[in-house]
Amino acid sequence: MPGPTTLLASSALYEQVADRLRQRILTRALEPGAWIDELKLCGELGISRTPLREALKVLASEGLVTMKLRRGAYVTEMSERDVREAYQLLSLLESDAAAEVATRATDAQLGELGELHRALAEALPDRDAFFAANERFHLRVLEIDGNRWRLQIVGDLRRLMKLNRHHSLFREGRLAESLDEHRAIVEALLSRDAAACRQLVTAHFCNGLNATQAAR
Amino acid sequence: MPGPTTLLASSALYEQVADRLRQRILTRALEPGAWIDELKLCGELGISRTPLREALKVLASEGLVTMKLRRGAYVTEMSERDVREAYQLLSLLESDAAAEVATRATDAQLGELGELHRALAEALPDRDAFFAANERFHLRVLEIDGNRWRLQIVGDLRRLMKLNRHHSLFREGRLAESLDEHRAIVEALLSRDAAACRQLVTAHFCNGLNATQAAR
DNA sequence: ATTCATAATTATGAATTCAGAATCGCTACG
DNA sequence: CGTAGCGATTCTGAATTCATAATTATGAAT
Repeated sequence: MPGPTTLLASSALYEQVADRLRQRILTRALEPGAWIDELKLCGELGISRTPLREALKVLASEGLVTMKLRRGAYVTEMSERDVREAYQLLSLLESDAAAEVATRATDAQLGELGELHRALAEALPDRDAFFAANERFHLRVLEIDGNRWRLQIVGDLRRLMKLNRHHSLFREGRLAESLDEHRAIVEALLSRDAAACRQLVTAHFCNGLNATQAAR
Repeated sequence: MPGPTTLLASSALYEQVADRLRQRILTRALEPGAWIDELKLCGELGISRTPLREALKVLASEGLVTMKLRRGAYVTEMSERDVREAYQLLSLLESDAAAEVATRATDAQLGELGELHRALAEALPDRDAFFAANERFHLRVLEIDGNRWRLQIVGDLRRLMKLNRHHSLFREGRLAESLDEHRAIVEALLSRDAAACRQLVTAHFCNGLNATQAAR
């Protein structure tokens, strides 16, 4: 069947395939530890093995899948230690970004972060909405910082964290706590207190890690 | 010619190709900005396009090459800003690692770092030897810290830095300064003063960046 | 002479084919 | 009954082939 839906592809096929694979992995349609059946996936995606295998190489360097010579690829399993180490780096990178933003953001940008915080508060009873708003806030801080490498690394690490089943299992009341911590962070940002920002974000992450660990 | 040197490959061909491409890029056999001629490279490496293209995908996610749809791949050019941002992250990640090591390394491990510092001092008149010893020292700190994600990220960032022509162009006397800073860092490590470690390594990197910028 | 249109060439993207390793299942033997 | 050896099958790794977009070269018209 050598004639797919060719109509002017805007991105490379292997990129599209990589995106769809990431989705399947993060939604656990493909579970950690599961071997990837190339032929089956090719059939489901309607492509040949070449772009699929290229996409797998990309996901492998992101850490989402692991390749074994002559055995193929499987979805990466994050050990307890892997999660802790990734979390430590996220804490470090994001607290530093917040400190940078406190120092260098424009007033308009700080105002925008205040808006995002407000949205976070309004999302509160809804768990999923809260997580989404939370992610938008953290992402926006990184975007304002503007360090492209940090943005990419944090993106990769956050994605990796989602391989962990318990990444969003917070104990009761953690969401309200988290919102409180965010409020303190926003205040420190608005008063341009970089040191306080760094400290508060670090603490925020530390609490987050403890909360997920407590949920096991 | 369907019979290469098959004798029991220990790693995937695309990995070997990626290694050789990294070499060529870092030695500037392939210069930043240069387009990669797939057929030509395949000829030189004695392989087909498939493993080469897989290797290019890996290098692209490391940032060493950039892929343009329907145009192919070229060696990434690091802007002034890219270099500065990568350097900031290296500073952050390595200073934090040093602080961790000061807190948690065994006495034997700290002793080992003392040894590596001694080797650094002995390398001193020789520029290349000094850089090599310097890299061994920094790498060992990361290995002792033991955070696999940090090790990988710092490795990627350091490689990226080497795309910059001026990454090792220090002004006269910078090497001796650098050695001095290292001595202070080792002292802080041995006295297990994490805060001092963080501060000294940060300053060490800051001086390094200024030195390279001054060399332009 | 310069520039625009069009044909020829080249190179990339993706599918297909081929070679060989790993796995599965059967049988035979302890 | 379990296990070791051997053959068939399946799957991965890599080369090759095919389709098509991009580039270059050619030539005509202003």
